[in-house]
Amino acid sequence: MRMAKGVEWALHTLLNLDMAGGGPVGSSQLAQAHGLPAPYLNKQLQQLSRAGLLASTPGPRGGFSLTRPLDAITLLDVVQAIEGDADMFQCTEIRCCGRIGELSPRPTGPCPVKNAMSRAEASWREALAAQTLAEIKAELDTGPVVGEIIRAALR
Amino acid sequence: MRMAKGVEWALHTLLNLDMAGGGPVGSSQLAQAHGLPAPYLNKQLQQLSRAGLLASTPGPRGGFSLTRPLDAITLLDVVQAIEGDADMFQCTEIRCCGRIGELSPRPTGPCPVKNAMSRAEASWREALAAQTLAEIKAELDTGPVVGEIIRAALR
DNA sequence: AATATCCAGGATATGTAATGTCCTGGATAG
DNA sequence: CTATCCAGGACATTACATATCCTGGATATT
Repeated sequence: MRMAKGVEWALHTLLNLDMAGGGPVGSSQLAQAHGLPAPYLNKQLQQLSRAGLLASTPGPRGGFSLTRPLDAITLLDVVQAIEGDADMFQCTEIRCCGRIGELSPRPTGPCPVKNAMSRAEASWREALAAQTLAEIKAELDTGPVVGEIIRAALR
Repeated sequence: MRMAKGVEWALHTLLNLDMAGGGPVGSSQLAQAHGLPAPYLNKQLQQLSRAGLLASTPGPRGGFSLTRPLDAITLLDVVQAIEGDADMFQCTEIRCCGRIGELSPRPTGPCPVKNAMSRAEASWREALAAQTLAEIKAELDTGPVVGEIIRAALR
């Protein structure tokens, strides 16, 4: 149950794009910034684009840019864009299989085991939705010197 | 980011063991109860055993039995026994790689991105720890008829 | 004591999803 | 017209969950 690395890549990339100042930045520059494989990062950026978090500009001087400020992007937005919105606990209804499934009457309501796991996942998603990228940015060092370094690294 | 099926298997199996009445039940019987592959379920049961949730009895008439009542087993206990206790978001410190890593001074504190994801995971684990198997059992139909069926299926 | 039954655990496939690469096509600035 | 960039499909690689098998140890029964 490991989360895709793409989530980490996307979060740092979105933060970098905010530092970049608004103009489009190419996927190669964004990949070089953290030593990531450019073609694969590009696929993650496409997913962020489809999710509406990024806008893509084709052609020379093109690239990706944020569509809204960091305080309007939650961790849940990014996780769902990269990982999708499928539950991590997937009920396969084993209660209906095997001897118990054959001997018991078909259950009526939803599976209580599934319900319990879903409640816990809901807490996780709420916590993800409660944190914005702006709050994360505030926690990391964003002095003027660092800002200039990041802009230089994205050149 | 899909959870292992073993978690679902373990949860239903623990509930079945409670219905069985205390005596050891063989892994073959537990597997047949839900049509699961016996050798692989056995491995999951070994993990539950190592985690202290189950006791195993070798020899004829042996098998697995609960070590404590369902109200002393939380969802977190089961998830950690099967999945381990590694975080789902694994920080690979990409902030230290690539151009940004080379141009920036080495960061001092822990990664804020990692911190934010960890906070959300903590909410999930708290929610898992707040639900016991006894509460799940209360949600499913455990009339005397169903109880007898399950005991018969485990024979 | 001998035997049958059960778990423990290592070694080894198999399948599936994440990861990574490549290529073609379309859009756009210069 | 050309160079640069994204879009997206196809494919290779890797990692991990899933599944199977086999040997050994423990124990109840005969």
